[in-house]
Amino acid sequence: MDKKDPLFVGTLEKGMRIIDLFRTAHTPLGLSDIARRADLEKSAAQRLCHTLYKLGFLERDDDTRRYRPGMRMLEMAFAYLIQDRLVELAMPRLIEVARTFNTTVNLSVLDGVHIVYKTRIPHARQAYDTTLIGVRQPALNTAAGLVMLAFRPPEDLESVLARWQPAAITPHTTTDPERIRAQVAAARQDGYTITSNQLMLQELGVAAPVMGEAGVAVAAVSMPVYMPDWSVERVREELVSVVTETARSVSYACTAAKL
Amino acid sequence: MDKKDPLFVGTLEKGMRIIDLFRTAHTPLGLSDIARRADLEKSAAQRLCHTLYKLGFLERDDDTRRYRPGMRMLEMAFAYLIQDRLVELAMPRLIEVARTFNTTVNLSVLDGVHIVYKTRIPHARQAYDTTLIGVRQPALNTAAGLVMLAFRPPEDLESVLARWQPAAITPHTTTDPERIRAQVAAARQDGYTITSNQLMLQELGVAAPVMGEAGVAVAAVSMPVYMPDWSVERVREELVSVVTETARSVSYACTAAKL
DNA sequence: GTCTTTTGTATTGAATAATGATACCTTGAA
DNA sequence: TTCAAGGTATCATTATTCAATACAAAAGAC
Repeated sequence: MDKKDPLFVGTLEKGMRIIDLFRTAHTPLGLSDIARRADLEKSAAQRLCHTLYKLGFLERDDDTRRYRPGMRMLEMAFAYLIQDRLVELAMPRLIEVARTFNTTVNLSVLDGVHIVYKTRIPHARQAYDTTLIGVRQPALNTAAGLVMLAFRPPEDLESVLARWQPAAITPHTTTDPERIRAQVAAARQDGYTITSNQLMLQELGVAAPVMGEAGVAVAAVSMPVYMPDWSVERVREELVSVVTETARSVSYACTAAKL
Repeated sequence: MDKKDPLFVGTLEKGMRIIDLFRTAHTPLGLSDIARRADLEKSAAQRLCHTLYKLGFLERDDDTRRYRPGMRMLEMAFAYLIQDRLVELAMPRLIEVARTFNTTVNLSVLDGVHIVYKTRIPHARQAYDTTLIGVRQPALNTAAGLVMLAFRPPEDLESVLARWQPAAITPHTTTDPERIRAQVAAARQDGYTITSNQLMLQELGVAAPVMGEAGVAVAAVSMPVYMPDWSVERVREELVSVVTETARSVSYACTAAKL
C-alpha cells in the first residue's frame, strides 16, 4: 500500500495487475484495453503481456490479437488447493452429501467484504459461473458470508458493514445494514441461515459455519437451491440439518487435525 | 526462451517462477529454500516474496515464516475458466453423467507432453490430489492423453514420444514406446482407450476424444475407476459407451458453437 | 472503396527501480 | 551457551525497465 516500501517490486505488481484484470473482464482483452484498465503505459503493457504470454499465463487469439487467461493460471489453483488442509478434509464429506441429497454443495471462506468459494460440488443444472471455484461474492448477500460473520467477533461484522457498498443486484437484494445485523443475530441463534433472491432471482441459499479452534468460524458449508422446486420452508425442513451436520463434521475433522 | 528478447520482463518472470515453485513443492517454503529452488539471490527472493505476499498471491505462516500459496492464486482459476467455452459447454454434460453413473468424470486437454485436467466432477472416494483441477500428468500414461493423440496428426504423437521421459511410477507403468504406439493405434480404431495401473495401482482409466473442427481431438472425457470393484471387462461393458457418448455430445456442442 | 482513427509492433536513450553484496537480527539445533 | 542457518534491513551501483516515438496494420467511418 505504501509506495515507499523498499522491498516492493513494482514491476511484478504491474504484471499481476494485468493477470488480475481477467477476474473482472470475462472476455479477451486487447493491448490498448489492458493498458487502459491496468493504468499502464502502452509500452509497459506490451512488455508485460508479452512476458506473461511467453510464460503461458496468457494466451493469445492470433486473429483478434487479444489476450486471454492461459493455462498456467489454472495450474495455480492446483498449487493452492494441494496445500489447503481445510478443503482436503472437507472434500470427501461434501462429495458424500452432494451425492446423497443430489444437490450442489459449496465450501467458502471469508476474505474482507467477500466470500470466496474454495470448493464446489456441482450437481444440478445451474449457471456456469456458479460452478466455478475462486469466485468472489459480497459476504453480506450470501448465506455463507452471513453465517460466518455470525460466528466471528462482532467487530468483524462491523468492519465488513463499514466497508460494504450495498448494491441491489436483484430487486430483493438486502441493502439495509439493520436487516443484515438482524439476520446475523438470528443466524447466531440458529446455527444456520437462509437467504433468498440475493444475487440471483429464484435462488435460495442455506449455510452453516465450519468452526475452527477458539470457537470462530473459518469457513462455511452452503447449498444453493432454486424456486419453485424449493421454498424457504422446504429448505428448512430438508436441508438445514444436512448443512449443519456437514459443517459440524468438517469442524470436528479440523480440530482433530489441529487446524 | 531467448534471453535477448527485448520485450521480455525478467523481473516478472522471476516472480512467476516463485509462484510456479508451489506447483511441485506441495508444502510451505522458507525464503532461503525459495531462493535456492528458483535460482535467485536471497535478496531478490526476499523482495519478490514480499511483493507477492502483499498482493495476496502468497500467504505466510508467521510462526515458521514460511510462504505458501495465497488465495489470489485460486481466484486465477476462475479468471481462466470463466473464459473457457469448452468447459462451459462440457460442464452440464459431465455433471449429468457423473450423477447418473455415480462415478468421477474428468475433462482434460493436451499440453506438451502432459495432459491438464480442466474439470473434474468428483464422485467416489479418491485421493485428494486426484480431485483437483489444474493437475498435470504425463500424457502417454493416461487414457485421456493416449486417446487425444490417437485423434491428432501422427507427428504430434512422435513429438511427444521424442520428448517423453518414461518413468515407472508403478510397476505396471508403460515405458516402452512401441507399446504406446500400439495402444494409440488401437485407440484410433476403437474410438476410446482403457489404461490400467499407470499412475496409481488399482486404477483403471477410460477415455474418449472430444473432437474439434478439422477432425482433431481438442480434449478428452475420462473416467477413473478402481479395482477390484471394476475390471477392464466391466469398464468395457459399462463405461465405454458412456464416455464415448459424452465425448461425442460435447464434440457436437463444440462444433455447434463453432469452437 | 478511400480516408481516418485506433490498435498493435519495434526501437532507443535516459533514469528509475531492481540488484546483490553486506551487515545485522532471529531462530533453533547442538 | 554457542554456532550455523535462515530471515531482515540498508545502500551504492548499474542493469532494466521506462516512456516517447515512429512505423505498420487493422478497424471504422463515410
